[in-house]
Amino acid sequence: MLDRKFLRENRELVTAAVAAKRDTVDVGAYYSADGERRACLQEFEELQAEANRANKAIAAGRKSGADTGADIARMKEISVRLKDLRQQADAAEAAAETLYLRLPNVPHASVRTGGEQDNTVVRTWGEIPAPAFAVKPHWDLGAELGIMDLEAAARMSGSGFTLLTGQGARLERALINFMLDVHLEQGYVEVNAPYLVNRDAMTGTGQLPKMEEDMYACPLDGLYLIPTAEVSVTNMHRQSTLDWERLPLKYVAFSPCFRREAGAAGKDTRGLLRVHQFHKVEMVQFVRPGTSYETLETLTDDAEEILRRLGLPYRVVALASGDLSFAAAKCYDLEAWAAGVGKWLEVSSCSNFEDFQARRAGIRAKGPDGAVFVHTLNGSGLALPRVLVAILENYQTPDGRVRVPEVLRPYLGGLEHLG
RNA sequence: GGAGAGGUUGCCGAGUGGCUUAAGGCGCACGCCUGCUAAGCGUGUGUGGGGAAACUCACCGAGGGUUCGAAUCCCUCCCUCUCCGCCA
Repeated sequence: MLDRKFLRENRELVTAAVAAKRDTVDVGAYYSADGERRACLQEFEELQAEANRANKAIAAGRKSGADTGADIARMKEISVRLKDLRQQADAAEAAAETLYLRLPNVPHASVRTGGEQDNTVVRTWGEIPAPAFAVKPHWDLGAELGIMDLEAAARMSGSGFTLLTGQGARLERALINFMLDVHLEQGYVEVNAPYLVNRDAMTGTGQLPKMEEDMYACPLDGLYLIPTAEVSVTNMHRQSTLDWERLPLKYVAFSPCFRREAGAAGKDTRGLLRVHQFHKVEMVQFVRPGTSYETLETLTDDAEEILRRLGLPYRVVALASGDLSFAAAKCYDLEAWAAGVGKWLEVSSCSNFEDFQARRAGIRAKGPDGAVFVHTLNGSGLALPRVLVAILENYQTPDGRVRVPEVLRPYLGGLEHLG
């Protein structure tokens, strides 16, 4: 979330930012709720101060043995009014808070204002393959090779779930290990964090309250399944003060990700393109404010490194304001080319949240100018299903097999071909 | 799941209804002193909210309650530790 004082002093900017993000939250309602909140608070606090003074008078009177009857009667009267004012103030606070949590982050100045069509390709790497044979989409190829059984997955869980078998399952595991190893080389610390988290954690990173419908939940326990390891890794340090000298902290985590994809029905639904449960390797960094935009570039490059080593052609897309997520100030998507479906597939999102998440989650560091909120960033490195798609489709051979990228062979016992 | 013990402002830790604006210690910062990184002395040192400011309010795991008044009494819940049970 944004600083309350910043909000108060930058009403126009915030209103414009919400519009640029295509967010539907009622900004005006927030401002009037906040005004109401402050008015109520002031009234309540004045009376509270009076009660505190009266209380001291009673204490002093008792000590000296004076008659406190009149003071107590007065306290009684104040106490009744106080209860009333507190209720009012609590209600006003809650109303303002609800809207406060729904206000999105403000896009960085370098972000283009506009919708998805205004996203811009920043750079492209590799050659788009032009095979001389008809490349099969991964859903056909996967079934033929016996490494994928989507029908079986649908029978037990419904559409949008995957089942990898044999070399398919092994290939994914190889990719996970490969990705983790590369990020370890890059200086990240590997962590294994919970896949179920509470409401506070989800609110801390900004998934809640806005994305409630997109999340799987266990209502009996008040827990949610993480849509990305970003949630658990960022919340590692919630409500704590980090050591300034040890920043930046760089973490990498492998985790399953659970997404209801409400409202996305009918879009990219075939095969592995959009699924309710998938695996992902995620990088998260906690950095000093002022360094986060340099870090966004290096973090993005750390993710690109995976694609380069795998030999997958990709492009880097700078998202326009309307395509940015709720909490992000700036974001690059990495898109890998998939020859079978003939599309660029989003395999990573690298975002800078500035202090938006840190303020929500209470993550500080004591710098030279006192305690400040750190900046948080994260990026996929990478999401598995679509990388699997790109490999199956780009590395296809005319005889219907798949060549294994060199860097993965050590992870597969030297295997050179699938099938 | 059962029994017990706990959760206090960075850490340790005092504190069973008003004299707590939470003692004291440690750590940390600044200064003093000392002829040289020790000892000693002094001062300061949490977070959040409101206010232009002076200043003020809240926060003792969370939420309710009792009371004129709650860190302190009562209830519910959460977490940690020990033991037992169950279990991948």
